[in-house]
Amino acid sequence: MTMTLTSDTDAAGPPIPRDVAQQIREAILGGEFAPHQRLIEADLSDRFDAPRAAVRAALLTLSSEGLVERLPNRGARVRAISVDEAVEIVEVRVGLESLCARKAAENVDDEDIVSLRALREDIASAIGGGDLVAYSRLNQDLDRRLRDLSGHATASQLLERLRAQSARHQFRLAFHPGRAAQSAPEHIAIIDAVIARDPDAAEAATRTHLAGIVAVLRSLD
Amino acid sequence: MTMTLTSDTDAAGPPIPRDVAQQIREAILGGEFAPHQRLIEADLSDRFDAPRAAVRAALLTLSSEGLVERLPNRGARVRAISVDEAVEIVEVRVGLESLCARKAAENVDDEDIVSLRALREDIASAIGGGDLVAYSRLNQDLDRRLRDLSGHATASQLLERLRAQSARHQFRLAFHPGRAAQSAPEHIAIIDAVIARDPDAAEAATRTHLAGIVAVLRSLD
DNA sequence: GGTCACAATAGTGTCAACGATCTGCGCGTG
DNA sequence: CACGCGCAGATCGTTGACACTATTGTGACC
Repeated sequence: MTMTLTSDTDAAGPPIPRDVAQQIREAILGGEFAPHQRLIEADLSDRFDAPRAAVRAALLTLSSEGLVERLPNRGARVRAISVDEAVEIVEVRVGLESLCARKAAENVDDEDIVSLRALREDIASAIGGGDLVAYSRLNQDLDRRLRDLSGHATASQLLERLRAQSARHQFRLAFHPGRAAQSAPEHIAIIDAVIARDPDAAEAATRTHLAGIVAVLRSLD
Repeated sequence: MTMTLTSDTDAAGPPIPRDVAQQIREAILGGEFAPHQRLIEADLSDRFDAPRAAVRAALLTLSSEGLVERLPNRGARVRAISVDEAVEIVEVRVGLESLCARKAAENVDDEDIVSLRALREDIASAIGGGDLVAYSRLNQDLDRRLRDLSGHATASQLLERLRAQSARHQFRLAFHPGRAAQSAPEHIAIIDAVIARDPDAAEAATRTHLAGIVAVLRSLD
């Protein structure tokens, strides 16, 4: 794991010493650190070429974000999100995302609508082509787009945090047989409602969509 | 921790060195630290008789909780929540608390109902007696009670965090003229819905209540 | 052969001192 | 008299060493 580009002593170094927390976050989300894997300060310090105190601070931050858990005197490890928790997270997302969708529908300007139409096409063609990876990525784009359009900083921030926590489950869900075929029209419906500047429809479509996710998650385990 | 019985000669030290973060949190919520007040590590370290590293860790935690903000190289200060932000927070609470109220109505057992009835009486008498401070505290009790009853850890945690952030505004709201007279019946309605084990009514009552809060907040500034 | 005390190891938690960075203020200059 | 410059104080951020706790392995003893 300590692959390292081998001692960045030679010139390389971290060009922009990105925040350690962000690097660890990416490693967790990217699957490099598995659930329950221990995160040893010295190792991380070595790997990211950051002082141990910085690693420590990062772990503290990630801990209160819910991405890692800290066992007293025994260090930190990647937090594993159970299916029950994943369901809870989606239940919370219902409230937050429907709020964002509503606000987004109230806020869109003509320019936004153009780009939403493009996104709609991309989704349709990803589904048509059976490209689940692309579709999964587009879903993420859509979610973020709605968050941005909503202009709701508080909800956005919480959603971003929740998304990180349940990233693993979302990924898994994306490849559930028949899942894409069901969720794609729901996503389209959300986009259409926002394009139509219909807050009620946008909220309703979002609720429907997430209810579907809850159902599938429950059936999974 | 290192403190053994002996070295604590001057008896004054914290008998139980409660988590520094918790102490700072209480100080902020208790109004001892005002918004925008600088929180200097050395001072806190001195005040709470904790090593600076512990204070530092606490500030980091509180920062990602949104209670304090950290300015790079310039330390931390108590974060001020604008009215706009307070509105956003309540908007988010709509989704979360209505979810909790719904779940609470689904979960209550007979014992819970007894204590809810008692709470209902307390609220009624606080209002009858014009005791706004008691009423404000009871509101908080009710909110927490519903969170607990919901059994929804994710929503509860987020709500707790949001409550801390907007504590100052909530407090201010409690003394808004005529506010209690309006909100008390709304609270009673929520309790009644939960007692009646009617999830839909509980959710609706919660939405109504919070919508009222949003309206007042908007009118405030 | 199984179990307990005990020592070795791994890793976190704590600390004091040092270096870096920002702020405010006095001083010189145009 | 206004404005920029630089020094001094305050405070954060970092470092390396050390103390403390949990875990694992080992050997004696039952």
